[in-house]
Amino acid sequence: MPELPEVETIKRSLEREVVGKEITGLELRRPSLLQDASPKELEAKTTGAKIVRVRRRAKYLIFDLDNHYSLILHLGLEGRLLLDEKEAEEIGLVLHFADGMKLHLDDIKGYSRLFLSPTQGVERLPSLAKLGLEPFTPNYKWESFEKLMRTNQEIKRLLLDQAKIAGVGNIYASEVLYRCRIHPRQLANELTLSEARCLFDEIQKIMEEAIQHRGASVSHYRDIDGSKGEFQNFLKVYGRAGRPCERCRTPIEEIDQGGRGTFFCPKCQPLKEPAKFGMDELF
DNA sequence: AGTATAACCTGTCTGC
DNA sequence: TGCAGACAGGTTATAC
Repeated sequence: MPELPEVETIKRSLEREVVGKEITGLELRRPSLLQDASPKELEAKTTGAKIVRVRRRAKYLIFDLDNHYSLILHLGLEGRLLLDEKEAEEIGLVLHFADGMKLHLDDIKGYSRLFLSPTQGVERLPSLAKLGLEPFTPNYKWESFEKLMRTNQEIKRLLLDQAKIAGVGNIYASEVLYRCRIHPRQLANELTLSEARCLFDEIQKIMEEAIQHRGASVSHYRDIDGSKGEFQNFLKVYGRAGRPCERCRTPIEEIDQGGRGTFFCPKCQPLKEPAKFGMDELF
């Protein structure tokens, strides 16, 4: 469920609420949540440890502990972290802190995943190691981005590929393409330089705006205090099939791309035929 | 190698 | 009203 801005919002709240706290107990209610480690090892490495830092890498949260181990959490499609009992269904995981506070991972669907790793080797976890260009990091460079566009892949699918661009999910992919007036089925190597440049800039811009509004609560997403974000109120196409485009009043359309819904304005975002097709017709 | 589908789950909404 | 089927903000193994 959460994309980069939502995870960043949660990360900032966790920095305020749990950094410095000692973990006194842990309930792993859905053991399948845990990857590459045994529940016993998880308990041994977390109980009695203090959280010294919370970080984010793309859509992953990283809790660094004072025993040189880290917990790495991905919230999947609908996972939420909630402090104390507020709305929490206590499915997944509960962390108990020395001051009596509890942090619940509430994830009915069960797509969340938890990893345990030495802090030193976190970035070598396969899931993290393969992540691509990430907004707000030094590797988010135009020269690298431009190279990513040299492929025959549909641009919307490419934006969702975490190995290429990390942190963009299904909401922001549609929104960014709308901002840049690019059809989601346009092939990446058919984009003009200025279209690609627009994507590069707008990806980071929209995420900045979304973070300022504490994420988009389209359905399930909540901050750790249970509060909704506000950015859903600023979405132009996602979830708006049939409603008029704010720019031209044409009804927003929804199409399927690789099993994911894509929303776009058919008039503002026309599919452009590659130049070579036009040439062929001349002969 | 690089890209497209299927699968993982459960709750909720839609259409017949 | 009831129920079958589709769909959900993600990632991954598997199949071309």
